[in-house]
Amino acid sequence: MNLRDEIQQRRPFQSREQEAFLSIGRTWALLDHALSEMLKPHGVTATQYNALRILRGAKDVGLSRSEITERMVARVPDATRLLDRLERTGLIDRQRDPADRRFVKARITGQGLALLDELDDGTQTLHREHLGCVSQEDLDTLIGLLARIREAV
Amino acid sequence: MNLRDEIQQRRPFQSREQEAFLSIGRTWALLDHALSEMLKPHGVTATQYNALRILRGAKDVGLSRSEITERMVARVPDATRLLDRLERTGLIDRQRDPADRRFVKARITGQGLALLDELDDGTQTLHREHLGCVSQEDLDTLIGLLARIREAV
DNA sequence: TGATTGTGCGTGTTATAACACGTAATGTTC
DNA sequence: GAACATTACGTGTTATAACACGCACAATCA
Repeated sequence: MNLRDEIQQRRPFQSREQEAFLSIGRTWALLDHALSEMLKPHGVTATQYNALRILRGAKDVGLSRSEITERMVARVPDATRLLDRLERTGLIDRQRDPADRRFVKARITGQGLALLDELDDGTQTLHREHLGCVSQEDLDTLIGLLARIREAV
Repeated sequence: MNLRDEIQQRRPFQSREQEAFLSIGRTWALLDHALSEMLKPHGVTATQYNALRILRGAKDVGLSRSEITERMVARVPDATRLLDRLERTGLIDRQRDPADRRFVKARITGQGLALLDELDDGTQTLHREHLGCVSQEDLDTLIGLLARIREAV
């Protein structure tokens, strides 16, 4: 089933570029939705999950608000309140950096780490479910092509 | 620059599947943001633009709310109010289907068509800017791989 | 050291997303 | 043909996204 049939569009795409553009969007919408559904019973959104994983990578050192936003998959213009929510649910804690009081360092809590551990299986299963049909070589090809697109700008 | 460096993650990805998953998300975030920025001066969002293009494809016949949602790139749980906004700005009009009064047929207006005409150049330029670095063969490969992923579920 | 610029974060506000529920029209079954 | 189910849309509400603005702290320079 190609994308044209899938979205029931009568006229063919204007170009392969356009078809690729929409293909990426539609594919991500599917994957993102599947991830959100998997996370929902655990009470976190895909954005929150992304931030938590970033903070797990930073260990005890913690990261500032701006460092986190730079590493997020999608642009987050309101990271302050995203971190507010994570702090309110006890998954992270925050503390002014004594060395430079402009920064607020966020660190993942034990509870946050426990949640991520609990979710790691589900995530891996999700990745396999959706991407398992693509060989490792093809995955490399896909990853490479997408990287080239991101560089293009 | 690979994705690992880009999001400054210390530890390598757990799997190629994970890297591909995140690559798709990050690439779409970039493309979607570029599209939104292009559209902003014209007063429409990417979602609204998507709906307008679907309605242009349907010509004078029009489409019902549910038919539109089925064809959207991303899932839209609140199409009623999306169409409200398009109607309020005069880009579409709506009318109860006399044959089956449960349906409300939306049709693109002359003003809506004019806006799309105005935007077609910008869209094409955008596609070329971001995807022009990829050969037609590679675009086919990319399109095919993404289609396989969408079928997988 | 006082003024100026830059950096990082928080807040106020509006618009949209997401979900649950309600209502109207049509189909179906006995 | 009356009750029930189904389909399609609308509405109420909460949460989040997006943007603009402002404040606190730090660095720089006169």
